[in-house]
Amino acid sequence: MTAKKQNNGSTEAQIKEAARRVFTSKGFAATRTRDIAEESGVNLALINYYFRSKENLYNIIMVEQVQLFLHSVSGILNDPHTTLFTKLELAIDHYIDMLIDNPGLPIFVMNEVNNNPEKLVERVGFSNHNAGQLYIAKQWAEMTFSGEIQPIHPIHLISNVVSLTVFPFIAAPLLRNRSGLSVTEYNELMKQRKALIPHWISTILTTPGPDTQNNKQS
Amino acid sequence: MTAKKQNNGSTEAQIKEAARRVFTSKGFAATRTRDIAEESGVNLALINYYFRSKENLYNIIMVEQVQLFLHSVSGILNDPHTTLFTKLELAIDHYIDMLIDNPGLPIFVMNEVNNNPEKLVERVGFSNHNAGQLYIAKQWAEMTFSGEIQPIHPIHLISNVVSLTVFPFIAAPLLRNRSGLSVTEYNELMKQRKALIPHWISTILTTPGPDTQNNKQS
DNA sequence: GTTAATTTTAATCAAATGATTAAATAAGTT
DNA sequence: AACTTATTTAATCATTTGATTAAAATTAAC
Repeated sequence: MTAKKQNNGSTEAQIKEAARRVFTSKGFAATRTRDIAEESGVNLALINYYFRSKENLYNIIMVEQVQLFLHSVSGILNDPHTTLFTKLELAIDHYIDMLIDNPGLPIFVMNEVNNNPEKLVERVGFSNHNAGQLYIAKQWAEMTFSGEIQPIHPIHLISNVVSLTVFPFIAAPLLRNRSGLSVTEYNELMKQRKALIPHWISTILTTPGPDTQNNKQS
Repeated sequence: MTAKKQNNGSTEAQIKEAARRVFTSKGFAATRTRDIAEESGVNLALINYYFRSKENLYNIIMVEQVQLFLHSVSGILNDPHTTLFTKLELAIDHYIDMLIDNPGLPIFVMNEVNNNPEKLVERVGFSNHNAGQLYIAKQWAEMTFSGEIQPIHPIHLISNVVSLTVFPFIAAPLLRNRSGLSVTEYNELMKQRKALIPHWISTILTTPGPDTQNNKQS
């Protein structure tokens, strides 16, 4: 809570960085503008002077954080020169590094996703980040057609990759508490997952599904 | 937001049920005691009359919800008469049904886990719900020793099962929006996962790990 | 160096909010 | 019915909180 990190930029940047820290850790409703003022070591009135309102400041931070969370791997997934599995490896590697650096990011974004889905869609440019138009989607379709990988509903595939990568960070405080692992030890396990998750996904994609016909594409 | 569900119990029960709905959907900080009064169709002062304070009421709700989320499958996982894979199937089946009925539960609990881990551990009886002492843990150890399943760090295994089961509900509003699926269609996919997740976990557990030695037990 | 514009500060405002109170109503007891 | 206890209500309180203001301090312009 005591920071006043000498954010060697302008006052505006100091406020914004402090706001990012406070908003992402406590959420909009629990954050007081006075918290941000204190965290940035700046007079309360300057928050309104530079950002007009708490809500406006929050929206700026929120959009940036959602972009960071959702769009940071689109380059990797859209590269025409790598295989599907290489893309998965690179994207998961990048994601786990980012999550170790920003452990509060997923829960922040997921709260926004759950509480204000409309606002989120409205304020964040989703247009060009349509999963179905990425190069990896084309590769997946071709590999499915050729029989290289088993058919699977794309929502299941995406859910699996994102779940296995992101959820352990959301549940980290609980899993650490139950297992007695330190932050460092837990993060080491997360780094192991950089290799494990692609392997597990590959295993899932190359092993025929269960007897029921549920895993057919619709 | 307009409910006043004629909760045919006492005023106290009406307030509690309304509080559960409001707290789980908006969280503690964003909830006004007046919201709860309106949602339960009851005079504002009765909240303090029956529950002393907003915080006290929240703690009651929170503990109940966390218990529901964390302890609802311990019976299944501790049954000495079922196999490990049967336990997985039953637990995941039960969980997915519960999550379809309570889609806001995971994000509520995960927020508490992330914001007040100490309070949560203090107020929720964790003592008897130590994963390592459940019957399923014994079975897992035996099957690993006998070579029936591949060695894997228990945190990875638990993470995988819970991630694959729970996260798609946390990300549901986003995934529905991106895919254009309705709530019903999306829930159908979730029901498919009752069979798919056990199958995927089984596949993971019976396929040798990647070349790196990361998946050895420590 | 003087003036104008920008930034910072302390004080203050109005609305929101959790909680309390005293009176009114309902329920229970004899 | 008479009396006591429990519940409900409208009004009110004291804080908190987002925002504003006017003056002071600093920086920029000429």
